[in-house]
Amino acid sequence: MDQTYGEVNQLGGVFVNGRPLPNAIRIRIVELAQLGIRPCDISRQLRVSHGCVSKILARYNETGSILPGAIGGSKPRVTTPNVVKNIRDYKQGDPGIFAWEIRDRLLADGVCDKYNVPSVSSISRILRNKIGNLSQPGQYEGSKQPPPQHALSYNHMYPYYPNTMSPTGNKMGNPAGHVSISRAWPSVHTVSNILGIRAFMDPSAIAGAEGYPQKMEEWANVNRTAFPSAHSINGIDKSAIETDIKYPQHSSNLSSYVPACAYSPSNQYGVYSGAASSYVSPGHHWQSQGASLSHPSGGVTMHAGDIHSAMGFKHPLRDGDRKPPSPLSKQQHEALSGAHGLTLPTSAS
DNA sequence: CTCGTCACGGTTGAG
DNA sequence: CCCTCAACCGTGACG
Repeated sequence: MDQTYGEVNQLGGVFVNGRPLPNAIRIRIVELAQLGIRPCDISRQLRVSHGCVSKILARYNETGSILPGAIGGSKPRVTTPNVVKNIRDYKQGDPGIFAWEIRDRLLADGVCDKYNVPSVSSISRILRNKIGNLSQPGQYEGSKQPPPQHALSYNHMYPYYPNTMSPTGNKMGNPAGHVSISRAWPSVHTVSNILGIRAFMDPSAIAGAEGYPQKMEEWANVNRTAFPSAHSINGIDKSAIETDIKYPQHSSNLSSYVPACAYSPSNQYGVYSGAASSYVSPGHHWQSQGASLSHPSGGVTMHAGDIHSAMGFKHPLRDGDRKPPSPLSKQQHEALSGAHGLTLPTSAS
């Protein structure tokens, strides 16, 4: 698993089958799209399949988030201990109650909402398996009961403003609770800035883009030591960094990708120069690789943690009656700090 | 040529 | 622990 190397797609871009693209690339896709660049051009520029560009943009338009959905795991359990407890109570209060009645009551009593109410069959199963013996008030009782997942994760949406051009035009649209979007996107006003290597490209981000961090421990350490604030933001913790840190590519893999990124001076998007060669700084720990990266914001280096604040919804969870926001929950946390740097493969024409 | 869609082979992680 | 399985992934091809 750790040894999974990236594959190269038809456009020469590197990807890892089954894994999301790095956030930096996702961000760039959205940025370019907002600048009016056509998806087909974005696809070529970033060497990402047009299907993927289409999908990411569609998702962004739909949800306001660039982040990938939650991969793996099971759906949030609807049969939380609290739900089970309530079902038991209903059953005790009325042994003849039907499962569908229980379901209705769960909704009516606000124990569940329409998104997490158990199905009738689930309730039946609960009645059968967990409440069959009412004399045992049990294992699901109380105190150690975790909070309902949805209450936490569903509301933890991290909107992302690709740049200061927020849809509302209010670039400081986030309340004080969110940490400085301005810090996350320092004076990005010009096209060249936007298209250029971004300020969020910190050394670890570079590693992410060009050779994904070799060891998640290292990545974790970097995050912990260098970006402690990341953890205070939105309660993100270690899990928040796993998505991208596991992106299994190695810096040793660099050379195979860098040439593809060889940047053409004539390219309109080529705003950073000579960076490619510095990526392959030999014998250096990946952390140091980005140090030599030059970018237009004049040495402003953003930390991976900063991307947290850069992630935000265009509209805070405007889902409303849209589908349950589940696809972006914990995964968002995970993805947030995975701001890989991005080497823009600008040799495309 | 562009772009939406989907089968495919893959990874992930809760249960 | 290991397994299962349903979620998601990006690619590549089709229309």
